[in-house]
Amino acid sequence: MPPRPRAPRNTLSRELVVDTALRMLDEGGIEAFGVRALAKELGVGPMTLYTYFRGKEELLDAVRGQLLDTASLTCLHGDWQHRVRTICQRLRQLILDHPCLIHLLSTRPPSGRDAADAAEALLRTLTEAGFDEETAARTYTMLLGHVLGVTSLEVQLAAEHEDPDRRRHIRDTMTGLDPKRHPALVAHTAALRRTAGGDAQFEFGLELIIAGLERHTVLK
Amino acid sequence: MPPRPRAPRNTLSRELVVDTALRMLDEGGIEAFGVRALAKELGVGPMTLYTYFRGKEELLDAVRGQLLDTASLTCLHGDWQHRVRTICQRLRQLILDHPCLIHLLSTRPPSGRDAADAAEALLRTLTEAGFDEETAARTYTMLLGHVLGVTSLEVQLAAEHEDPDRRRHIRDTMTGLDPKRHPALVAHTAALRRTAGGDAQFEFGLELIIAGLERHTVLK
DNA sequence: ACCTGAACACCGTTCAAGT
DNA sequence: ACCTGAACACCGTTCAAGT
Repeated sequence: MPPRPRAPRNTLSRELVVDTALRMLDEGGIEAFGVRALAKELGVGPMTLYTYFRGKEELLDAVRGQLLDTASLTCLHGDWQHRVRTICQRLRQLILDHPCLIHLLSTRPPSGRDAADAAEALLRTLTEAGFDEETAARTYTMLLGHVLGVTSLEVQLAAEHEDPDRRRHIRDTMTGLDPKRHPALVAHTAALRRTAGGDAQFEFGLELIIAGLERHTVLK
Repeated sequence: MPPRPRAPRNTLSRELVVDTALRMLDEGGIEAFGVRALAKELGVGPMTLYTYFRGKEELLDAVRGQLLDTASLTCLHGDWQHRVRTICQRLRQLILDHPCLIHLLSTRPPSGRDAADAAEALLRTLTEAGFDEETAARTYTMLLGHVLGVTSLEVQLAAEHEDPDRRRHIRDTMTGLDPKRHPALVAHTAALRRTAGGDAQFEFGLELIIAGLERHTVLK
């Protein structure tokens, strides 16, 4: 990254800082990101950023908020199964597009405000489908945790797949397993590698949950 | 923490270093943990630790491995529903006992080796219950992601609950929601706060998944 | 092998100051 | 208000050296 030419005076703004931070996070990941590096990218001293943000934490919060606000995480047409499916898929896609979100969300959980549109759509959908208040709330929390967890796993596995050192390491540990102690695990090594990650794995889990929810509605 | 009296020569070991690191992580969390602080706690110069570990990352990996190896994440009695339930609950409990695990697991996903006993028990259980290889593998991955995600959310919410500043902040943002734009979310605020976290929330999700799996078996 | 202090190349942030 | 350089109190780690 060439250190940008110094920005002319008064061209900096909260928005520009956040956008640049997001771009750096998308390109280099959370490890490569720092206040100093961001300042250099903007052609500015590190302290300049403190005019717009109280500190690094507040800056990252702003990035997170921007990602969640900009995204369209709603779906209010079709039956409730379709809505739930679509909203969850959109949240997953947002994370796949911006893997830094995992870190930003796991440092501090999404408060109501952050993903308000998704929460609204899900809660309204579930209520209209006939779930009582408490079940709707529980289902919302469960779905959120599920999508974050499964997608997080997916992103990490993809990242490991990139690093040749790690790939070899995983290979070695898997082949080093004792077939006497872990016969089922050894037998499933290929299946695990074959199925891990991807749309199919995500949708498998999602459909399983929807199937469970359907049984809930039938029991009413 | 009083800086321990210098350890007598040759009393240090990989094991002691890992145990002390784990204790510090349990007490102060991942943010308070550092190579220098750990060394001080052991009454030793920071560089001493590099005799036992290549670096911080390898050290944290060892802590993670110890936690997962020591824990009993198996259950091979009762019907498959009971086994799945028990294994998932044990993994959750391990994370609740050692919240640092979330960070240790989200930096790098559990490879086969790490939670081999849990994987073995789950895969064997699912296979014996009649699921084919691919479905068993997918279910394993899905359950792992689910437990990690939901429990991670739970731990974070609990942590936020501790911090009075954050509590007030959440309160403010929730009450600041526009009832026109987010009527369902506003209506569910109380239910969300009432149900969030705890055994009940976790088991709600788990039973939902098990119900979905049962439908899978019925369809066969 | 085990352990050391000094030093290096970084962090995020405080401070006093300049426009 | 916007922006600055110098400095502070930290990091994890390399290095050359000591037992």
